[in-house]
Amino acid sequence: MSKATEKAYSLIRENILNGNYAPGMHLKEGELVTLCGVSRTPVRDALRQLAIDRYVVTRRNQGVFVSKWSVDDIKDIFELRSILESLVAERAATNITAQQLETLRTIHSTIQEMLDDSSAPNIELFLTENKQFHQTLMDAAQSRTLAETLGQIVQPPLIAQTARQYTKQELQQSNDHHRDIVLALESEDSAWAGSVMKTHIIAAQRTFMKSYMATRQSEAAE
Amino acid sequence: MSKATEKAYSLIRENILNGNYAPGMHLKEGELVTLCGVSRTPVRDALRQLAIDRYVVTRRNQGVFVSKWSVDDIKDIFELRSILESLVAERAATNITAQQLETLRTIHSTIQEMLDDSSAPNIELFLTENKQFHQTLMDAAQSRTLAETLGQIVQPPLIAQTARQYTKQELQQSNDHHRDIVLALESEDSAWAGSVMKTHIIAAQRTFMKSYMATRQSEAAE
DNA sequence: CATGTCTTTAGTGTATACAATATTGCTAAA
DNA sequence: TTTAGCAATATTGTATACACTAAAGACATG
Repeated sequence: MSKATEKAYSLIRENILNGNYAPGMHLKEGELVTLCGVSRTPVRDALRQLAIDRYVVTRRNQGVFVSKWSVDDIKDIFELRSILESLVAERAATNITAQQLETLRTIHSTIQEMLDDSSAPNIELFLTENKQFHQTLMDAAQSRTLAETLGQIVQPPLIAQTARQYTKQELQQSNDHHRDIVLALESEDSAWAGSVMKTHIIAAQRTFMKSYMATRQSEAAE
Repeated sequence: MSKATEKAYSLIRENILNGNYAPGMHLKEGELVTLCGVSRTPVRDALRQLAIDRYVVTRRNQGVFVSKWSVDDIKDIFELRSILESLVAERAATNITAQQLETLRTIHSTIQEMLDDSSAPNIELFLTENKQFHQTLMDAAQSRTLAETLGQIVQPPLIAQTARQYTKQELQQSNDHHRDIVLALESEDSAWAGSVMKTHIIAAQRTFMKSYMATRQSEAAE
């Protein structure tokens, strides 16, 4: 993406993520132009990219609208994610390098120290390191198709805006899974790695659903 | 997509599929404008869409290039496809309607009659009906995410430009799998349906690879 | 002759004017 | 009062001119 397009993309994305642009809302190109300070062309390019990344949907001659996600959609996404991330773990088990394994161990330690040290967990640190953990596995899996496919499933707003309500216990559970995954990879045991990863994603789903339903509940009560 | 964009999209896509635009080739917007008879804006929109559908890749400030596919890429695609299409079949087994089942039976019969009647099989008919078969299963599976994900994996040029070299025997084998899938769905047996589908896709992969490697061989010899 | 820099130029990135289309609100008739 | 049709307006779709970037070639210098 070029400069102006990138600027528009991140600004619009930001507004969707922080709830400023609610699901279903009609995003008009003219307004986005004044918001972003660029012309319609890069705004339109940005909207196309946001459509690819599932932040918005496009309707011909009507413009773009912020995506809505049903509970069924979310279940589907997590089901697919569990399958594909397991596949990633399985492939990583046979391909991973010593250096990549070391990276994973470091990430695990970093998160663990954060959990041990502070009473109030550092969620931002967790999100960054967690992302890096899964990215390293993706690299080890050596599949462009798998990477692109997973990228389009995981990226959407759903995941990004969440996880900020994790309890310390849930973060600890997540990091325990990471440790198990490292053990499985060290043993070059595909089945083990895949299985742990499946558990990992299903646990993430339960945590997500809990806070997500609570959020929807409180929104409905307003 | 709007009219002009659609026109540009299909024209460019056509040229990629029939080999007129070779893998790696630089597609210049100016040339495409004269080819399609529309302005740069819809041409650019079409190129974005072609990038989404994996026909081309975009490099910043350099333009778009026709996608290249390595043998490893193709293997990955088929592996993912086998997993996802199996999932589709499993879900269809629990959700499919009587009407959708009837549609599948009709498609199977149509292909079977074609195979029995003619000595030279009608590949175009097969492609159309086969696509409809998988689409009906997708509908029955009732998962938007799964549909979109599979759509982006299956659609690319690879599949489209192939299958035209299938032997009659291979077409018969494919249709036999369709019959088995219908039986599994009638029994509402998810595991069976998923398993047959996996077999079906793996068989398709072997057929594809055979003709694909032969094509590459003859190209290299030129 | 090789190499590094400058100039040229082809091509993408951006802005904006114009055209087509869809929505909205008003008016008139049943 | 309701509804059908029409007009006005807002918004997206398309074309094109201009700006910026990067690749290609000429030239000078080592």
